[in-house]
Amino acid sequence: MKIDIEGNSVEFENNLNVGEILCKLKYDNSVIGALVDGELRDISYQPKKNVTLVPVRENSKEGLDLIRHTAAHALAEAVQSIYPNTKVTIGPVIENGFYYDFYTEKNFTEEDLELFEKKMLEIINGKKPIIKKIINKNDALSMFGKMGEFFKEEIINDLDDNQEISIYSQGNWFDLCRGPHAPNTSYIKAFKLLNVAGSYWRGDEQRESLQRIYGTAFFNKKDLKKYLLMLEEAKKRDHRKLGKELNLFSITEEIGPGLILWHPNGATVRTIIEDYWKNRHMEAGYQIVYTPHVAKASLWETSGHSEFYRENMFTQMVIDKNKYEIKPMNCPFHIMIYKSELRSYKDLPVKFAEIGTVYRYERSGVLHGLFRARGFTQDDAHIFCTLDQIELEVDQVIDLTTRFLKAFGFSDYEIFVSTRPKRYVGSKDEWVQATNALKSSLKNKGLKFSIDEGGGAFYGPKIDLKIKDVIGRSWQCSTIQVDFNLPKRFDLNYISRNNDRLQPVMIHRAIFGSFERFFGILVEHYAGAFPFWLAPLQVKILTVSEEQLDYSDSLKKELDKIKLRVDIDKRNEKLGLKIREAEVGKTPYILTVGKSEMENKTVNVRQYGGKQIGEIKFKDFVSMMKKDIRKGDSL
RNA sequence: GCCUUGGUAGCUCAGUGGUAGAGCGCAUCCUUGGUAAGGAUGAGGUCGGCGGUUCAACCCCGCUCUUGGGCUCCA
Repeated sequence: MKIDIEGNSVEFENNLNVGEILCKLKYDNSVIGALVDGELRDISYQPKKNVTLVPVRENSKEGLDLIRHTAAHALAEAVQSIYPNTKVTIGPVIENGFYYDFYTEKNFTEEDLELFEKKMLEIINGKKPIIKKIINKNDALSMFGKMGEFFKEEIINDLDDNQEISIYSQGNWFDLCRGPHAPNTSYIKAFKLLNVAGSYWRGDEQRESLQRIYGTAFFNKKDLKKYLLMLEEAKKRDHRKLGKELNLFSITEEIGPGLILWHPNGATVRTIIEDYWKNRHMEAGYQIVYTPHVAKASLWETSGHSEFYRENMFTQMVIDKNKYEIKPMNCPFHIMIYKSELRSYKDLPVKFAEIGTVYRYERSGVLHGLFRARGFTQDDAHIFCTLDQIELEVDQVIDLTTRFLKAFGFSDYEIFVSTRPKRYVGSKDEWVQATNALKSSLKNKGLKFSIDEGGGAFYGPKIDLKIKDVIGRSWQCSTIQVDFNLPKRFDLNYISRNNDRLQPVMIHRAIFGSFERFFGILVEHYAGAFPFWLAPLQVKILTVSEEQLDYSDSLKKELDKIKLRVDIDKRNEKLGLKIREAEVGKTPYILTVGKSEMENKTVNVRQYGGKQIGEIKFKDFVSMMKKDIRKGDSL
């Protein structure tokens, strides 16, 4: 048997397992598994034919998967040893760790997690070898049947008859498991159980409800610590917490869940974003429109929302015997504006843009601050164009999108192109042309993208953009969707060069997705310390004593003239306190004025974060500010 | 929606079967201070809402509203 390994091709006798092969090649035991023809395998895996073997060492992505899977088993053993009536279900590896779902009467608490951790530590320190055993279906069924592990029985029953069934044991404890695992428990050098949550067997709310324990594991304490710090950092940046602290927005019981009050500070930021948005869109040839928040039910029947989007729509209302719906989307309105006059091919593309507030019924459990609300405002636009114009239009949308993202501090993103699903409208040719247009726009710009095969909506292919924030989390915001469906439903047309009536294509697109969500992301991205052009309050003037009240007023007056957002802290408080509060409020520039500044016509400048610029002439500060304002404009 | 967790002053949170506390904030006063919290006094709560158990409920029970964590990344 021939094994290709790290550039060498070596002949071996048959019936050797990966570990034995590696041993003969003098690999040490930092190798804990292997990619065999690209598939992650145990060290005990026995290749049946010539294969390519890539050793998986500690501290690799695959290595982490191995120990996390093993950690999940350690957790399951710990839980069953402490609460023997608990039934196990599944315990997979996930992006940043693992979880295990249990079926039990007991409600796991924080204290339980500590108990489990202690027990896990014993198991791990026991350095128990992990042994894989292949068994036949009948044995598997009777084995797990006897143990009363009925979820495992169900899994086994669902397996194909010819599928290999394996169990993995660590000491006396074992689990039905596909593997792969680390060679023994001691490779888990650092782990932590994070939280308990509810879940359902197979994600089905009709089935048994389970308790899920989330955890994570690493090869060393340092990595674990780093990860836990990241979680803490994320907690510190939580927009709901900062929203309260910085007085940006609120959600109150009196008004209702998922409905947002934008307080003056938040609204200031939003206004700046909206102004920026409108200006850039008008420059890019969009026409700004406004549309109502409700419309007759018949409009939504034509659009298909009543049928396909019903479960996300609020309850219908009846006005003067006519049925009305609150809008979950803006598209039908933009379509009606398109239809308000006869369009010529010379008019295309027509681009309508709206900062349009929509209302969607979201299940109560999924609401989450600004990220998932029931009333939110889309930065919506619809481009009506011909099939041939798609590429150029998408090109421009991408330019606009990347410019926006850069302006708001996001330069890292992933792009996905979703193609034709099984169920679709339009012709195959149209799909091919539109999909190719999307791809070639991206290619021409040298932007990398992945294909989500069959992931498109039934009405057309799309491009989705996921941005990465400063602590490495991804957020889906921008989307560009081609639509063959609505033009058909609304019988849209334009007069062609040959005087025919032809149907335009629609492109739905949003850059932020929603202002609420994007604002929430911004808050977390900047940890509440907005860049100068977005900061609700840009400059705070602090008086040292009462003597500077008039001087501070005169400064504010000058700064108002150049449209800065300025406040004076005139309170009868010590300077230290004023500084502290200005810093806590994350104000970009803090101007301290005392006796000396007043006499010299200067200000003492401190930037957010404690950076001292020192005492400078006030007129120099003004010209410095003028430059900073222009910076915002040029984004 | 379902599982689970919390709901006490504007905010952050203690607390007990015998009708409530701290810090911050707020008001008033003293202090006129120089780069991350000066001091004093005071106001402020039907302990989420409704119902029940009890001599007595913020506390126990039921319902309801609401917050947070989650609800296939598959043995």
